[in-house]
Parts: sequence; C-alpha cells; structure tokens
Amino acid sequence: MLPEEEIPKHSAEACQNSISAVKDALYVLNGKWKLPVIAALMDGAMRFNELQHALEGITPKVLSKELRELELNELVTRQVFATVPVTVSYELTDYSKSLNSVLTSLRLWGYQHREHIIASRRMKIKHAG
Amino acid sequence: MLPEEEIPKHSAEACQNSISAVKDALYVLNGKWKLPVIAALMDGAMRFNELQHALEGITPKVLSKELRELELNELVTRQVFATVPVTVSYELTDYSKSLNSVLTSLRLWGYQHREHIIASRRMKIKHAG
DNA sequence: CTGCATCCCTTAGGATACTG
DNA sequence: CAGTATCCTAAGGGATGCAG
Repeated sequence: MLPEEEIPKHSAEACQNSISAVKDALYVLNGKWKLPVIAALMDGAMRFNELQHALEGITPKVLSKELRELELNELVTRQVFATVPVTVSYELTDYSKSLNSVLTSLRLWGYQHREHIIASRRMKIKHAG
Repeated sequence: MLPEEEIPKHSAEACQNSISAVKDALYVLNGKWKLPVIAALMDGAMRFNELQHALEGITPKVLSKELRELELNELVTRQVFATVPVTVSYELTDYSKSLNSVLTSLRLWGYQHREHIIASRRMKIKHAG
C-alpha cells in the first residue's frame, strides 16, 4: 500500500472533504449491483453466465448494462474468446481491486447485522402492505 | 469489537455468502445519499439545516425522505427540541456507528482515486453529448 | 453462450414554492 | 427552522423474445 496517502483532516473543512470523498466514490459505485458484481469478481475472472448465477436475481439485461458501465469506468475489463459458442470473461482491474478493503468491511457489516437488515425488509413489506 | 465474528469461507459457498452479505448491506444503504448522510453524522449530531448545508446539493425533500428511511431502519435517531423556532437533531445509533470502518475505507478510496472518478464524470458527459 | 431489442412500470431524485 | 406539496424527468429494473 506504499506511503499511505491520507485525507487531510485539520480544519473545519475536514468533515466537508470526507463527505465529498464518499460522494465521489458513490458516483462510480452507486446502484444496486455495482458492488456485488465487483465482489463476485474479487476471487477471479468470471464469465457472463457465471456472474448471472452468482449474483442471484439479476437479469441478463441489467447485468449487461452494469458490466458496460463498469467497463467504461475502467473497473472491469472484458475479454472475448472466439470459441463456439463465444465465451466472454470479465476481470477486475487494479483500480477496482483496491476496493478490497471497502468490500471486506461492507461484507462483514452486512453479515454481522443480517438479522437487523432482515427486520428492515419485513418492516418495509409491512409498511407497504 | 469483541470476539470478531467472521464470515465463514471454507466451501464453494463462501463466494455466494460474501455476495449475499454485500447485497444485504446495500439493501439498507442503497441510494445516492444514505452513506453521505451517515458520514456527515459520524462526527456528532446535526440539525436538519446543518445536514443540508454539509451535504451540498441535496434538496430538503430528498433529505427529509432519506432521514425518514434511515430512522425507520434504526440507523439514525431523531430528537425534537421545543424551542422557538423548533430545532430537530439527528444522531447516529450504535448500529450505524459500526459502519465507521466501511466509511473510512470508502472515503480513502474516493480520495485516492478522485482524479479517476472525475475522468469518469467527464466521460459520461462526453458520452451524453 | 452472450447478449441486444422492445415494452412497460416503478422508483429516485431534482426544482420550485409554500407552511406551522 | 424544519420540513410538505406539487410537478416533473431520468434512471432503475423486470419480462419476454430474438440474434450472432
């Protein structure tokens, strides 16, 4: 990780800078599927169908769109193999691999509080019904 | 942090569990503003207008909605003081305070890669134009 | 297998103005 | 100060079917 570039936090703007950094990150990672896709690819390259199966619940259209956006932002690379039928492999870049610590803590949080989250889901359903 | 409850990662389902945990977390944190709001409140309670100013760009209607959702999911508490005019204070719960490590890494990532992210913004504009 | 095309509905979220 | 009300557009996202 090298010289550890830190966020300056000395003035009253520290809070503001922090928020901006979060907003910036979210600009690229926003949406229901971006982080799950990256999480899935953390363990290595995957093909389109593998991804669709691993993500459970995403439709091909949406997955396709997510992958295009991620590729555009250089968070994943796309590689086509001229087999019959064609296979396409998606892989993380160094850029997105650096999201590892984010995903690790997010994953842990989601796991530790899954009961609480499930309660939220129920509440929403009750609220809607 | 106590006995460090870890995510089991031994079988082929490890990857699946990881993805589910990320999806679960995102279920509650989804959207453009949830995490920025929590980030803003990390340094202590804030009033509605303080929040709106700190977040830069959020409208009262959207902020109000985000706060209601966060309160419903027990990520923030809302406290009304019967002053004239009335003041309302929002504060994190222990539950959302445990997102600190998530926000720390996300913030750092956003800060370190801000140039890359800005490039994405430009690309999107060019793509749209 | 890997998508794209089309249709359609829901939700997110911004602008503006107004109220207790 | 702390929101609501109203209006509106863009984006999200599911279903189904087709194509290289």
